[in-house]
Amino acid sequence: MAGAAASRMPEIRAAALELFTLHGYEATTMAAIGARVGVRGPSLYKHVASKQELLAGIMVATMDALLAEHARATAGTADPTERLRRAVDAHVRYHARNRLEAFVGNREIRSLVEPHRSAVLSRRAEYELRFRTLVDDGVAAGRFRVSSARLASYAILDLGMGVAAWFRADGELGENEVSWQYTEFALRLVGAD
Amino acid sequence: MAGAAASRMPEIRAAALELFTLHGYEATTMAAIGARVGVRGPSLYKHVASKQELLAGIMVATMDALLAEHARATAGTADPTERLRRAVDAHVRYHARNRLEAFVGNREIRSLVEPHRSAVLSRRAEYELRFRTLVDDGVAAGRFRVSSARLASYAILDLGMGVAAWFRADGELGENEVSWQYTEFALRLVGAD
DNA sequence: TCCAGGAGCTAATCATTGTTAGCCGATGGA
DNA sequence: TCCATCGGCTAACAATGATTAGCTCCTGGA
Repeated sequence: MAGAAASRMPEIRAAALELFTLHGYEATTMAAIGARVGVRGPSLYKHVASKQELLAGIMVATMDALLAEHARATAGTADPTERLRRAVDAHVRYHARNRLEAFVGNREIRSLVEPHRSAVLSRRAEYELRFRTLVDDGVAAGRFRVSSARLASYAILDLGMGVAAWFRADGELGENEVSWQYTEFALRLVGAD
Repeated sequence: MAGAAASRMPEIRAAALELFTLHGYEATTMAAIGARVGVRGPSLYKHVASKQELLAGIMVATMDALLAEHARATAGTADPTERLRRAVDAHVRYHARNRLEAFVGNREIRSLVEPHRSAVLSRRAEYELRFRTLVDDGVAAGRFRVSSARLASYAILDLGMGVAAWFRADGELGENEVSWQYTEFALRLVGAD
C-alpha cells in the first residue's frame, strides 16, 4: 500500500505544522502530533524518521516554495517598480496563504540542527538578497530613493513575516486587500515614483 | 545580606534573557542559566521562584518599558506627523537598544502561562492601539493617506520587531542610522506630507 | 565569641518524552 | 488460500530537566 502510506504523510505534516505554530517545536510532543491524526506517538515512526526530520522537511520545503514564487513573480517584466510590486505581492500572498509554514519557518530556525539549519539559512539569505537586488536595481535606474537598500529589503521582508503572524483567512481583511495595501506600503517605503 | 541578594537578580535575569533569546524558553535549562552566573541550577531557586517567573518578569517589564517610552516620546507635541515620527523613533530605538528583551517579548508569548500571558497580551494590544490612534489622528487631520490604519500600525510595529531580530550594536549600521531610516520608512508608509 | 540567615551544593524526586523493541491484525497480490 | 508487508499498539529505555530536601559554610550583627 504505497499509496495509502503516501497519503498519511501530508496529514502528519499538517498536524505537526499546526502544533509547531501553536506551541513551538520544543513544546510539541510526538504523542500530540499523533493524536491529531488519530494515532499513538510511536506509530508516527512508521512514516517519519524523527521529529527533527519533520521540522526540517517543513522548513526547507517552505523556503523552496518561497523562492519559486519569487522567481515566478518576477519573471515577466524588467521594469524595476513592476518587478518589486510583483515580488512583494507574491511575498505577502505567500505569507497570507501559508501562514503556518511561514511562521514556523521564521521562528524555529534555532530548533533546527545541522545540516538543516544551514540549508534553511542559506535559502533565507538568498531570498533576502533577491529583494535587495530589486531595490538596488530600482535605485540604479533612478526609480527608487532609499539610503540603504539593505534596510529597505529587511523592512519589506519583515512586513511579510508580520502578515504571517496576524493574518487570518476569515478575518475582516482578505488576502487581496492585504496584498494591495502592503504592496503599496513597500513601494512607498522605497520611494518609488 | 539583602544587598548582595538583590545584586544577583539582574545578573540572573540577564543570563536567562540571553539564553532565552538564543535557544528559546523551552530549550533553556535552569542549569544553563546557573552556569552563566557561576552557580548550579538548583541554587537559582534561592533567588527566583521558578523558570516561568523569570520569563514573566522579563516580558512584563519589557512591555511596561515600551509603553513608558512611547508615552514619553509622544508627550511633547500635538502635530500628527511629529508625534508619529517620535513614536517610531522611540519604537525603533527601544528595539535596537533592548533587542534581547524585545525579541523574547515577541516570540515567547506562547511559553507564558496565565495570568502572565494575558498581562503581556493586553499591554501589547494597548501599544498597538496607540499607534493605530496616531495614524487615525493623522488621517483625520488630512496629514496621512492610508486605506487601513490598522494595517499601517501593524506594519510599523512589525518593522520594530524586525530591528530586534537583526540589529547588532557593533554592526555596520548604528542606532541613529537605523532609527532615521525606519522613521522615514514609517512616514512614507502612511503617506505623510 | 556566637548564632541566625543567606546562598551554595549534592542527591533525590517526579514527570515528561523521543525513540526502539517486539507483537498483532488486516489486506491484497500470487 | 496463504503469506509478506504495512501500519498500529503497548511496554520499555534512556535522557532530560524542573523542582525539592537537606546539608554546609560563611558572614555580619549583637
